[in-house]
Amino acid sequence: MNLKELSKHLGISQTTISRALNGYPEVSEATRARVIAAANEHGYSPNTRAQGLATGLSRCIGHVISVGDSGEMVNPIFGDFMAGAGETYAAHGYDMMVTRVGQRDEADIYRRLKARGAVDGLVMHAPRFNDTRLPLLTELGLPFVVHGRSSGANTSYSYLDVNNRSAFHEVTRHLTSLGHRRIALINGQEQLDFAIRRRQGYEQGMEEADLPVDAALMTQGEMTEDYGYQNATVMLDLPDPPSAFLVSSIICAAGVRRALDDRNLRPGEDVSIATFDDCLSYFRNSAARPVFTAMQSSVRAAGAALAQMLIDRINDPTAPHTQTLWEAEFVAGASTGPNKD
Amino acid sequence: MNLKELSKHLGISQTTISRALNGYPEVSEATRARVIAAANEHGYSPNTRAQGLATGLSRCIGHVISVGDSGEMVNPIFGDFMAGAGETYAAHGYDMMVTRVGQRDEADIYRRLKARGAVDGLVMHAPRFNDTRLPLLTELGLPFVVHGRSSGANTSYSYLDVNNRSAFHEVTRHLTSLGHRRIALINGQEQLDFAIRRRQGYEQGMEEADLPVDAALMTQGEMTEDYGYQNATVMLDLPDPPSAFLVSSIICAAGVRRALDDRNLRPGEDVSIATFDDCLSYFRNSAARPVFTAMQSSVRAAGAALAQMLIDRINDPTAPHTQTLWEAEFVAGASTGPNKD
DNA sequence: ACAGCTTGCCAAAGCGCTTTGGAATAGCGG
DNA sequence: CCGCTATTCCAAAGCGCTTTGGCAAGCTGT
Repeated sequence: MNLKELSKHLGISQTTISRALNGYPEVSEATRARVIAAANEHGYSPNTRAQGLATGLSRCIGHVISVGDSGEMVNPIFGDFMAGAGETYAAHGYDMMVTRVGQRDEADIYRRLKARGAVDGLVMHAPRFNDTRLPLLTELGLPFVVHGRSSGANTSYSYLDVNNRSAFHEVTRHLTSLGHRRIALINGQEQLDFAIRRRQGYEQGMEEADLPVDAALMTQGEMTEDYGYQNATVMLDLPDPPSAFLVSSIICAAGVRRALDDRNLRPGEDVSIATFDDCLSYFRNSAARPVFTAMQSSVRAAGAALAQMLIDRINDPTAPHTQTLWEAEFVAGASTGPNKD
Repeated sequence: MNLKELSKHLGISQTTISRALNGYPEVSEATRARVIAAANEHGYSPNTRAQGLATGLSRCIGHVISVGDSGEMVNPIFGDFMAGAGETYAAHGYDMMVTRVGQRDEADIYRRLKARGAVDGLVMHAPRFNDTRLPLLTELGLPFVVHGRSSGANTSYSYLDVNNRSAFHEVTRHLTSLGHRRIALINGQEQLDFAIRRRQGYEQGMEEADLPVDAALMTQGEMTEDYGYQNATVMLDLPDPPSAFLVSSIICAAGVRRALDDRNLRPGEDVSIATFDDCLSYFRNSAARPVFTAMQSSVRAAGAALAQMLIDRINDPTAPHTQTLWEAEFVAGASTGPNKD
């Protein structure tokens, strides 16, 4: 059933039907009701492509996920983010398109997305240090928002980020105040901006406690469970092992925990673990006494908020950029305790 | 830059440009080369919507994710599936659309997706017992493939599934052969078809070993880490606790493991854990000696294969349905051992 | 040299919608 | 009862592409 057929069926012009359905005022309420009823009855929904062609809009938001050494799409964080964003899109009648791309073809994909008119705007994920996508997207003139920030970028853009530096500063302080002196940092890939900031917060906290930053106690990598396990294992076998771990993701932290278990070390008693917690649906850390001491910030909420930011931007592309910084919340859990050395 | 402009610029008709770009034979190779060069130079890509309108195709695949009590999109399995599917789509020039929907509005969303012509086909996730979406999609005439199966459905459809029943049968046999008699089943939601089949496999294995099926040792629910932890905790506190756990997801299994740790029970020695393993990128279980004894099957590979099945179906909707059943592979890990009772 | 092909190109129609610019009807005061 | 403004509707153009049907050269074989 298309517009022409519906028009013939009702004996009303296509124009009027279109207007009735799109809420224009120049159609009587009686006619509008009749049109809507008929549309429902016949299951008529305007053809997306025709509508898009006529309006010049796609009503679709793009998410470009770079894979390669980092497999962002397979990161559980992505699912929670999309769940949040999807909710907002659905509420505003937007579709959500996900594109997978190798890092080499990134620029090409963005250009084509624009040239093809496939999306009205997009969300940029996992910004890197001095990310080249920022000037590219600005040049393309496609509305976009960034989940995170990119240090070194000199263009202005809209973003929502967690204050990673202050979060890691705060949690490092928590550990030093418990008497820990050897604190390991199990970080995300430091080509990614958030990981750089987290490291800075950690280093700041160590410095403030007059503690040295030991390269042997710092790693960066993709935040899988096994990555946490492997690195914690190596560090625990050092002649001078850490008494506390600061971890960038709860999934990693599970791996660190496993490394402790292997050695019969009890988290929070023998060795402490603190982590960043994105409040992943499948890894809740919110019991009366949370398993992990953590800095929490919901990535799902971030998804919802960023989607809204983007829609606002699409509706008014000339509005000043929005820059939002969320503070992560400290949550005391069972995985940290005083240093016993 | 659109077709008309490019045509004017080159002094060649729109027809010829379109044909040159789409690989039609009735254009000389010299002209084709000239057109392609100009298209690249000016960053011309045909407008998706116009192309779609003209061809009647969207070159887009839909994934409808039902949320509600079960939050499938936030399930890390989803990310791995999409990564696999996305690879195939990209290779064939398809876009990937993800739609989030509450279970109540499901039928409506599918109908609208069809009516709007938004997608050329779709992947159905998480089929339930006697799933009503099956007759709906068949009636709509939208090409689709199913990740899993739906018992009780009497229409024919294309699917790819893991043989969940045989997998759980086999792993149950493994546990009984190790002398376990009290084996707990930490299952997924049994409204979902795969969970039903897994239970059947488990029950079959128990029966074959002349072991009773104890309702107190069976749970179903969304397979979060905490769900595994909570239920294992309860069961371990029973007067007659299980000596082995059979778990439906490696994330759950991590929770079960945590419950053991809490009680200073060593997995594989004091209590055994076996699990289904979807080979999630962020939860590798593939060391020289895997952490968990498991039935493995890559959900990412399933995504890639299903995407291909769907594209084949779109290209020839009248072809007979494809029904593929993968056998999960048994992997001996460190988490199972003889019953010591 | 000419009919009969093939080759290489093009003009125009059409995909299903929105929107512009009118036109017809109704309502109103004078 | 007439002219004027609202109200309600419509025909047709246009969005950017693909595709149909056809035309003009350039070959071939006789």
